[in-house]
Amino acid sequence: MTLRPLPAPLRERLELAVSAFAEKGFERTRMEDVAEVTGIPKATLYYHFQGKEQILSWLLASLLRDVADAVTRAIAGPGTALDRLDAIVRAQLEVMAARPHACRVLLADISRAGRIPELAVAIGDAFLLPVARLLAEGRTDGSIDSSVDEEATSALIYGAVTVTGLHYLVAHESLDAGRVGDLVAGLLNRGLRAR
Amino acid sequence: MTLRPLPAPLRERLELAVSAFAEKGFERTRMEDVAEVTGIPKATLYYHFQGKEQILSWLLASLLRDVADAVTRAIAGPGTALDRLDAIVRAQLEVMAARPHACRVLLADISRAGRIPELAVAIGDAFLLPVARLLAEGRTDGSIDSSVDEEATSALIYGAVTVTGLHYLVAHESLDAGRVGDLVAGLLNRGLRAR
DNA sequence: TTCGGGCTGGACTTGGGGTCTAAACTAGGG
DNA sequence: CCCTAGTTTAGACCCCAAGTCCAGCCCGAA
Repeated sequence: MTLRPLPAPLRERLELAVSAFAEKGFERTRMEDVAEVTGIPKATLYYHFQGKEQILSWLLASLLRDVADAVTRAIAGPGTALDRLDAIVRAQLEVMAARPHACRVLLADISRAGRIPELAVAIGDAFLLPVARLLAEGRTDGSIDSSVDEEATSALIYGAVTVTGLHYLVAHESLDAGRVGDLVAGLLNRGLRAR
Repeated sequence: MTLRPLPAPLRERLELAVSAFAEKGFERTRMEDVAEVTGIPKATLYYHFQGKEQILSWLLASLLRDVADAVTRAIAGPGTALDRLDAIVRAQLEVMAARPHACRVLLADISRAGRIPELAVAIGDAFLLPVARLLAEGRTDGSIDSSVDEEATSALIYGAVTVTGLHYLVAHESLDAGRVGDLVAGLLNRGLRAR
């Protein structure tokens, strides 16, 4: 990502760039804007990063680390695979509620994510793979219907959670992770559990 | 959208720009590339459109018209609301399978869609609103669980269908609308039907 | 044949991403 | 205290691609 490790003070101030991207959109945000809002001069930014896109992907990677952590914790919890899937959904929504700007930017820029291999991989590692594994586990422990297809279903869950959360972030500028979590997790639970 | 109505021959050739956008991404595609691949000279493009973004939104609007039509047809079909929801899901996946490039571009550029009001509205009209209405209908006719929230659920369905379809388009470069439709529609059906 | 509108080539402007340089400013090691 | 290596920064600069302009072309209608 970055060649040199990024000094802590810079790391924090860079986070301010997220809201700029979220507000005006990535391409409408000039490097000078980033410099201004973070207080980090342009030349310094270019000293640490290869370009604007890399700054974006650094920021998004940090969000994905949060998601991955939350998902990992949820998976490590108690209960059947289906229970833990429930927990994953809620965990992801909580991260979204906690970092709305970053989420909007991430979702808004899947395109770039698709073209930046590291990010595609990060999404996979943070969500799709763990969920796919959990689905397989659920078929074994009997909590999840044996006919589910891991690949399609993990993508489906990701889409359902993500787009629903995003919808509230965009349309209402607020996301009640508890309430939306009940709705989404409930529907998925009924759709997935063993019959 | 366009000030002047766009002549038919141009309309067809413009469609070729979609694959360019899908391959290289929107911002990496120069106007000259668009001119080259469509055979429409740059000056002519600017004669008809206000800019690159407007060309994109024109193309996406045409896709959304297809989606809206397919959804409308599915809704007009026979059966309970739940049955027709099933049909909507399959219809959307068929459109995605039929126009993979356009879909990838559309999904890739939700950000822009979010910032181009007409597109946000078009997505809402093409999918979210009809589905929300159908959900309400389903609660009335007793085929859909009475506790579903229309707003959250229509977003959820949109996300589930769309992201699953996109996943196959991106990861496998092909989408078997029938098979994926069975999976997605099945899960949603079990998740939504009255208990 | 002339008029008017769609169309086009090609030169031009401009904005912003990215580069370069050279001068500070550190921090550690001797 | 100085030397060196790594940071940080201002400011000038380059360059590409979006978008503008305009003169002229083509063609159908009057």
